[in-house]
Amino acid sequence: MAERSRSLWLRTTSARPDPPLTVERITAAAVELLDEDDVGQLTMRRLADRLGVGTTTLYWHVDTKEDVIDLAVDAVFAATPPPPPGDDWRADVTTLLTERRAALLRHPWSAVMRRRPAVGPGFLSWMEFLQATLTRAGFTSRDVTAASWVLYSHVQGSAASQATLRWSVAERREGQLMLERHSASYPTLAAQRHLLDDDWDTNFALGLAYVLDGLTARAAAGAT
Amino acid sequence: MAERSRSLWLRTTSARPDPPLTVERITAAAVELLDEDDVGQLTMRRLADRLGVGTTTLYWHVDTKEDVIDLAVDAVFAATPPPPPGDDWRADVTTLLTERRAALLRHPWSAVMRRRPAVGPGFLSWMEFLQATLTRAGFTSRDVTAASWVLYSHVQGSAASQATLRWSVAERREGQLMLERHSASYPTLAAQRHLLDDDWDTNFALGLAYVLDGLTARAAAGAT
DNA sequence: TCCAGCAGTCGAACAACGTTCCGGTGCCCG
DNA sequence: CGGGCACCGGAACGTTGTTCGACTGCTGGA
Repeated sequence: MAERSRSLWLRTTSARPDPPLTVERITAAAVELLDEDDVGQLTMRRLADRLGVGTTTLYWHVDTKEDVIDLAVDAVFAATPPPPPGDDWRADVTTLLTERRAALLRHPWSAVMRRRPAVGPGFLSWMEFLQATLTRAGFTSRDVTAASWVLYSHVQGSAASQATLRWSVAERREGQLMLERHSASYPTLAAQRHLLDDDWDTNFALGLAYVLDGLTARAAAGAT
Repeated sequence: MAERSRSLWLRTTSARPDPPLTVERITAAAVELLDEDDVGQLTMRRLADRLGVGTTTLYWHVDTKEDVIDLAVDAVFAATPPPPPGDDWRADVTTLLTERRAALLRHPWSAVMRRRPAVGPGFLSWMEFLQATLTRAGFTSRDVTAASWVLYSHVQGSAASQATLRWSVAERREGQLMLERHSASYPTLAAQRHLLDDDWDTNFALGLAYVLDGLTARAAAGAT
């Protein structure tokens, strides 16, 4: 439709007016749409409109809406490719996790949408780099697996908690009030008054430090 | 309707035939229904049918379907109340996390449904016990917060990964084949061949050990 | 004794969603 | 030139969450 307004000679240069609809374009549009309203108001119709395409056309390239979500989630993984490995495994893991966290905070929905395995190429290459780094550092196979999962849960969970708790300031304030009203039941939580509104950057850094410290200590003490 | 078939005298004994519909009964039925098919085929109509009630009656007790999910998720928290504190903080934390994990594996959907803050009384009392234990152990307020979040992410994430990867054996086998076919791109993952089908019990125990070890070491080395 | 009012219930309906059916294009290759 | 194929899309179906307004039976005050 925007195409039709361009002058004819300009149009004749390429037989296809637009690049044909591909899975990549669908994925990109889905990410765009999910970024706009975090509520997850992703709709097949809205997605098609955004692409200037009929709704049912999507189903030629994609089997189901779940596929679109899986693609979008994996695209966020792929958006931050693993950095080149250095000589310090601890630094490598830290930057890998930090960049992953930044990507998750840029696309908060991808931290929450986790109902499916989501073992796409993006996730796999990310995991590959993580496990390769740990393996190169000399850890046992058992330690590598366990450590990679706890590290994965840490980034993912941290970003998810931060994202869900950030939503709706009104609800958060209400929750804080409710917490202080029931301070008899939750003395510790009410005392430190930082459960709902917290410094997530240092929370993340400290948690990461615990895991890495414990991992090295346990590996030094003797393998499993 | 089943009520109408009972003989009249039996009916007259109590004015109210059934205990009236309460939020508690709705919550219990929702948990039941979610336990049956993990897909999350929870429907307001199905829920009402299960309770022998018209569909729209639910909306007198509950504002929206999200409320029902929040209630169900929090009910799983409340189902495993915090054990009485002992003298070993490490053992306390371990049993708290282990029982939480068992509950999550009993109700796999509650590990996956995490789109909302879910700061209900069940979650709060669980968190309260965790942070109280860590505080009693002498950790800094900063360490308590960071540690409780990383521990929370660990249980939650471990159970979620285990649950999502357990679904659909066919898909998992396909994934394993795909992994080995692309072994050039993911040498480490393909080599240890345990990414998709793993021993989650020891993964969980090891990860927990890393965190607790690192936490104690860092606290001993001097507060933040 | 009556009757207003309220807690609780529900049938019918609405809008939106994911998805399928089937009919269309236009291009390529024989 | 003409059949087939990759690709597109309008219309429709069944299901979902939710709302509207009407109905019931109880309770308490006049």
